[in-house]
Amino acid sequence: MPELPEVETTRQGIAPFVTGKQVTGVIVRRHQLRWPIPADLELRLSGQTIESVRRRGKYLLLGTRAGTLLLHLGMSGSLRILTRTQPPEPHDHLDLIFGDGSRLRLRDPRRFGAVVWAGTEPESHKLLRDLGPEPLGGDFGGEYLYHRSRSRRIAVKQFIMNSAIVVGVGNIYACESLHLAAIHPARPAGNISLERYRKLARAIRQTLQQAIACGGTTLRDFRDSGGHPGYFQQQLNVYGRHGTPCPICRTPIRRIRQGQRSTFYCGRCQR
DNA sequence: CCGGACGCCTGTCGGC
DNA sequence: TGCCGACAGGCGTCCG
Repeated sequence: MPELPEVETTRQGIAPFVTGKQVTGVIVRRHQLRWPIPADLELRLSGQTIESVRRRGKYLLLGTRAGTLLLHLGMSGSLRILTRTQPPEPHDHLDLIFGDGSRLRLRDPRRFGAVVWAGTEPESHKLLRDLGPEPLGGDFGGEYLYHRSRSRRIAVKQFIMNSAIVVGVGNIYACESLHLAAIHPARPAGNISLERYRKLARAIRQTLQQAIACGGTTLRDFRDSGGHPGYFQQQLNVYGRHGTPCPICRTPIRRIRQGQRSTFYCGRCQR
């Protein structure tokens, strides 16, 4: 589930139910996610009020006076708000219990997600410190990508998926953005002109924004017990469409491997 | 510094 | 029907 749009949708979805709530209890059913959930989590959070729900890249930040809790959803994580008792299912690893009896519940079958205590200056935490700019923020753009890519021989797709360059561009949106910008995914990042990086930056912003705008459906999902696949499937032009005609030129979409990930692209449109 | 590979996990799907 | 391998939306870490 979690690409940037889905994390942002999750943030927007839980914020009204979590902001201003006092944490009165923590239940950890499975300590070992990507890293162990801190053993003293309940000690740190109990009695604290959630003052803010922010996002940095694909990390969610629950801010309290005592410090900030980082949540990462990995490949398969999701959060839901419970307003009445619901028995936990096998992959429901963590509940934060609030003073009004509601709960925030983390589910993550593959356990690539993470729950980390970041202290009172989360931006200087190791996991956040070296992250690149937000793609929807003012520090990101064609000039920035051009500047950072000089003398880099790495493929442009892997370049834009590097969170030290720009956060939040996962496999799906990397493929989609490169198609929209008509850039071949294997092209060395350092060989791309400023003009084309301007186009790519616009494409990245556009695909992410459009997906966030569609996120309303997911917002309903994670509060129901449902949890079905996703809103974005309909509007993908290349991702997962190996063998089907390119929507621009009708040439069959190709699939290659880049750094152990699948890449989908049009060999005619993207050069 | 850079780039490539690895490993952490479970669930699903297609082919035989 | 059942089994098996391939593959899946991420990313920190290690190694050359």
